[in-house]
Amino acid sequence: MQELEGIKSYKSFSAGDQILWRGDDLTYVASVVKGVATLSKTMEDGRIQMVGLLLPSDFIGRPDRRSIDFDVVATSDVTLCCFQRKPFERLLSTVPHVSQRLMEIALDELDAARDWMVLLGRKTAREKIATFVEMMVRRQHIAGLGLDQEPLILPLTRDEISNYLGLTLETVSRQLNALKKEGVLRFIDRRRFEVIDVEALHTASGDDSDGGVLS
Amino acid sequence: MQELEGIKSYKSFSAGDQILWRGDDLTYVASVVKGVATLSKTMEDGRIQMVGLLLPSDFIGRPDRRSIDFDVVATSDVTLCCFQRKPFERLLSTVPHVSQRLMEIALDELDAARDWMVLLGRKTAREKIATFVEMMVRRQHIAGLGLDQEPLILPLTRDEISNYLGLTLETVSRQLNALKKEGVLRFIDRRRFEVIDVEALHTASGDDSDGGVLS
DNA sequence: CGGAGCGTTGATTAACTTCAAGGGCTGTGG
DNA sequence: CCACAGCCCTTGAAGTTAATCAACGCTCCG
Repeated sequence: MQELEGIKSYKSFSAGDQILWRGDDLTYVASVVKGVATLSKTMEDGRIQMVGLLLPSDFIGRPDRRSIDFDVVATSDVTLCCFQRKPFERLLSTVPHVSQRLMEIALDELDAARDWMVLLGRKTAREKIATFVEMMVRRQHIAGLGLDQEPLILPLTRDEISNYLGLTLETVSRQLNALKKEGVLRFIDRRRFEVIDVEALHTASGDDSDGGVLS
Repeated sequence: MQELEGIKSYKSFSAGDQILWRGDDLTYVASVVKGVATLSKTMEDGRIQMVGLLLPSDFIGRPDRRSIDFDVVATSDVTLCCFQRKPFERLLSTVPHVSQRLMEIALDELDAARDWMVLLGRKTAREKIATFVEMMVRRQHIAGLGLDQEPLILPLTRDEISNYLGLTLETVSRQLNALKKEGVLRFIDRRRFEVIDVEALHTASGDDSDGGVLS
């Protein structure tokens, strides 16, 4: 692991910058240090579907793959910790533990993608929003954010959220406001919020039939 | 590779049999020899989303994972070529080439899952159906089927297709019949069909803005 | 003949999108 | 300091797509 130290460097991107274009050669692999980036696919007529969201600690890149088939865009100011591809692959072939870890990451992503398929294919707008908010809460708690009364963050605009959830931005806005009116969420401003009723949020996510109340 | 020969065995399942249950311990990894199996997730209230379709040559199982988070069901009579987990993992750690190949498989699945996310999140019912039919054509051509005037097969019922595409079975039926009425497809019976107008099918899939006519 | 399993078709409804207008920050320049 | 522009968000009304509800048809099989 310490060998990685020698070949790493940092790259920064401003909010809105495109980090990688679909089809780009992947000359480095990287991990997100700060900020939020999105993976998305655009259809020829302009319809967009986000296929991944990169928060700090997430990984970009794949061994033995020349290019990627989606765009990577910095949604906020982003700092990446980059490793040149060549030395990284050398490391990969000499230290078996690394390739095992990468396999785990790929399989985790696959599981996440399949859960998202259920959301996209079968959940209602309300369930999609609630699931998304729950995911934001979970990820930020893991990162040690939003603990005491500190507000949580929506790292995406309504428009970006709509592209993640397969909705329109108007529907996203309406559903977020519905959760607000019902007293499930409280908004400090457009991006910052708190969860008032954790259980109602979970029930709304559709991931549980009975609200999760077991004895 | 020849080492694998020593630890392999075959298992058969009848149409409708459940091959693996969500949460099952994975005591073996396997590859589909014959038949069709589905990977699917069921929500507590019964909504179903298929997250994968296994045709001959496809692989089940993942190294270093105890269990899976979806059901695997045989949709037709299925024969699997199975490898006991333990010896397989031993092989995996001694022959580096194998783990590399598994990584590739996982990354291919991830790419496929992301393409499916676009379909589920952004495509219309007509586009979903056309994309699905195109995929069936492609996969069967690769397998050497449906070449001269031999008909292609829909390996799933309308209901199963609807669960793959995030639609209802009625919508699947209507859209397939629409493509039939338009002269894009011809049906020999409920399962067997031919593509009359390949280009119209591709246009309907939404994967190309202008019908793919280049020069 | 009768039933089960699958598929089709029609009528109605519900959910979400689309279209349209306006509101509220935030930063900038007069 | 205020006016204004730009961006994002909200809200309402109308329009569409696909879901739902319901009935019926076909085919295989006992």
